[in-house]
Amino acid sequence: MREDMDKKYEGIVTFKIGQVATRARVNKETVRYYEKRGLIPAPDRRRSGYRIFTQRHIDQIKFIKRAQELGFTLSEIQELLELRLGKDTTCSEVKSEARRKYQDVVGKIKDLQRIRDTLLDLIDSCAGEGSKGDCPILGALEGDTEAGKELR
Amino acid sequence: MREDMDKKYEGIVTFKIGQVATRARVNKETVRYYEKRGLIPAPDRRRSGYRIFTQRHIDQIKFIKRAQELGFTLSEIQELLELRLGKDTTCSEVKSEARRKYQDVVGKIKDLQRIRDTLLDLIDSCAGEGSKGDCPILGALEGDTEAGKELR
DNA sequence: CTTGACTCTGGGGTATGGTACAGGCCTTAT
DNA sequence: ATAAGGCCTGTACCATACCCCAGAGTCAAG
Repeated sequence: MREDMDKKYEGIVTFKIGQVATRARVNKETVRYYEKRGLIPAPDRRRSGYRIFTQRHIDQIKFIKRAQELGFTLSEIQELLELRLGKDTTCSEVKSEARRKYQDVVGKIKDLQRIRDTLLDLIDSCAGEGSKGDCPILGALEGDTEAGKELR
Repeated sequence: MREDMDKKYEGIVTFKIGQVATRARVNKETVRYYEKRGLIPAPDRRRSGYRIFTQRHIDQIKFIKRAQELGFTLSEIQELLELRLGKDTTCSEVKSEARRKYQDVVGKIKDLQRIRDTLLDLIDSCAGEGSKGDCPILGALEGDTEAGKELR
């Protein structure tokens, strides 16, 4: 029995929502939620109404999840994903938006580097032996050392 | 009229909740919320019930806000701040926890750098032709990234 | 051609991280 | 001494980002 989308998707690997959810390690509801929010392109449907997903959808969901871990909200991620030249967006609009995002990201990197360096100092200063009372990491977190300064 | 805490706090600068909120650029309710969550040490109280804060509290709230912007949840921040509170924690346990956080941060930096580089490419390439309707940012976390590691 | 696993929609609920009162007490400047 | 303004507790509400369920339809293996 032929479906409407047979021609369009012949020779292409497609997925149902459950497969997408498994592969992207999210809940099925999350996939529908992202579609409703416009975070992933609305998939085509079979006659039955079943959604037809491609690898592209899976990759995009994985990108979204990682970007979230990096401190972006779904709205910010949406803006990141929409950064491309469309029919009615001009080059300069995209460019200035991209520059704003760039500065944003540079700031995040700097803050993370400071935290990373602090953690490294703490790790290096600790032999990893003995009781908690002697642990220099704990001392630093309590605010007594140079290394701890950044964490406060 | 002398308060209970006069001796303990004589000669050191203390703050009331409104001053703390202003200095840390948060809402007063947020300060109380952090106290309830155990993210800041419960301040001493005057007889009247007024909380007595120190600079330490302000610095810790600022740290919390910054760490949040970098994608740490309050629970994760709590873990970082409370390494010292576990009675049965040994030094090496603390150290390995710090190492785990370090790896986490290093991974985040790498992924953010990829996003940054992609944005820079986008800005630079904007002088020429647009990007064929595809989303350019999507490739940012593909391949040998922290986000992709779980798959292999 | 059945049957069990899957999908659909719509509506409601949850967890996190706050924010906003209400009603009452405390402080401090005049 | 009094009034404005700050602080107290408790409760309720908010936005974001999901998560679950009911009831109905769909798919595919045997």
